[in-house]
Amino acid sequence: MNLRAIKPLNETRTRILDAAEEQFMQHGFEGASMRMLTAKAEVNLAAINYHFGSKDALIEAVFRRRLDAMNAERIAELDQLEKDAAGKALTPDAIIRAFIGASLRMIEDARGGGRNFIRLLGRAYTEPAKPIRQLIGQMYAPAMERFKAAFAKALPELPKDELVWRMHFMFGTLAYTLAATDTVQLIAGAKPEDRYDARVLQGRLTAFMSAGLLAPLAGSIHVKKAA
Amino acid sequence: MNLRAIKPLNETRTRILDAAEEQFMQHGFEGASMRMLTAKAEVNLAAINYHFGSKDALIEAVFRRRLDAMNAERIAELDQLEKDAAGKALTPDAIIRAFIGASLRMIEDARGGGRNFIRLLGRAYTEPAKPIRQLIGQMYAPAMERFKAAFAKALPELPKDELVWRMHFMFGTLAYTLAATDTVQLIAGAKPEDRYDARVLQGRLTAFMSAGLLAPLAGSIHVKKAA
DNA sequence: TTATCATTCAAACGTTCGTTTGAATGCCAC
DNA sequence: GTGGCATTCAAACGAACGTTTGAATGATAA
Repeated sequence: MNLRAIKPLNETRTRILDAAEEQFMQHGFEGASMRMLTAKAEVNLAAINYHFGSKDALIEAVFRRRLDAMNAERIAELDQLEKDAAGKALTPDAIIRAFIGASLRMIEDARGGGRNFIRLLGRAYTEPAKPIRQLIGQMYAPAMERFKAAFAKALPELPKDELVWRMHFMFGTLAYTLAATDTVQLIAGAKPEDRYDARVLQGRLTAFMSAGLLAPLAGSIHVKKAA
Repeated sequence: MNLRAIKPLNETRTRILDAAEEQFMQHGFEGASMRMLTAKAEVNLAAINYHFGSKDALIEAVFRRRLDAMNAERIAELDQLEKDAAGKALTPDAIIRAFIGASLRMIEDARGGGRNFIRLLGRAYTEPAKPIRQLIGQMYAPAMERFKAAFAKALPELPKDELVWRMHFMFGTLAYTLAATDTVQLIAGAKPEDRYDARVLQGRLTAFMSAGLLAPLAGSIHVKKAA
């Protein structure tokens, strides 16, 4: 019956994933123990190994649950933009918004745990463990290639290797901002209420990133024409 | 005698700190065990507790060895700039270069371990463990306040809270770039040989960050005048 | 009612963790 | 040479780790 299906099906799995998202974010992958995770999820200690096989597999499942969909969302948004543009070039601003939109939408989802995931993701970019890096790298790869092509088309005069660096910088800006929203507070003074307002954040991030992307080429590097 | 002083004085301490810098960077603070650290340093297992007291104290010592000096260097560089300017306003570019210079100089120090430290630092910004965050926060605080004042003076028309956000973004760009230089490779295509060339990196980072800092205010947020 | 099967549970597994201990070592002043 | 002292060493500590086990549980289908 589907009556049974709607309520407790996969309940334990979901509780574990939610707890893992939160605990991994708060304590790191090594710092959050199986006992902490299962206590938070209010399930038996053995449940993780039963449902996922191992702690590493759980980590992978935490990312798979959201990251693939998130990047597919990004690509779909970009596809839609290009369809609407009907062959005309997109503005860098629009491409940037298409990329960060998925992140910001998710960080507004405090109840569903999306916010936890976004912050966890920010941590994972600088994660030392190689399997995690590889996993994330391959989950991002299609979207990154797609956006690289879109930026290249929008900015034909920007050298390719320069574009790659600037995408790198943009991504760093986004990742750090999302990860650090309530961790390291190196610079005091931002209004706390703006912190999770995705609209405000979107405007600020887009302004900063697109200005950086369009920056004149540093003359001292190449003697080529400055844009 | 000073003959004795130059060679083995603090040798064990230094070997431990160097090994810790490298191992913490590669495996994280929890992932690098005392046995790994002491094996890498080729010292006895008990040496860490003897010389530093505990693993946590070692972590703190790793940061203290370089971070305070690094931020002092930043402030000194800014002081010098302002002295040379003799009351005239500094350009945002110059302030940015003063900030990132210390990082880039250190990342060129591959032999001395400075590069390891810089990457470790990039990781630490998103570190979940609270004591580490607090430690880093308080070590950065004076430099951050100093640079905030310098930027505010150079950009009097930029609202203060906007400046704080943009400093946040700039710092994220720098931190992520330094931390991720050989970890997550989300965007393929950058020339590997540029990766550790501080001059090239300085030009690229400064161009990106200063353009972002000077970006026009996002019109949708405030109805104030755009710069 | 009974057999089946996925799931949950308490308990224990062996391993590794950070830390402590007390003896051994080697250098220096006397 | 001898005593003092900082340092190094091998060994062990209890605690916590991820994982495994085999029995208990409870719903489903015959």
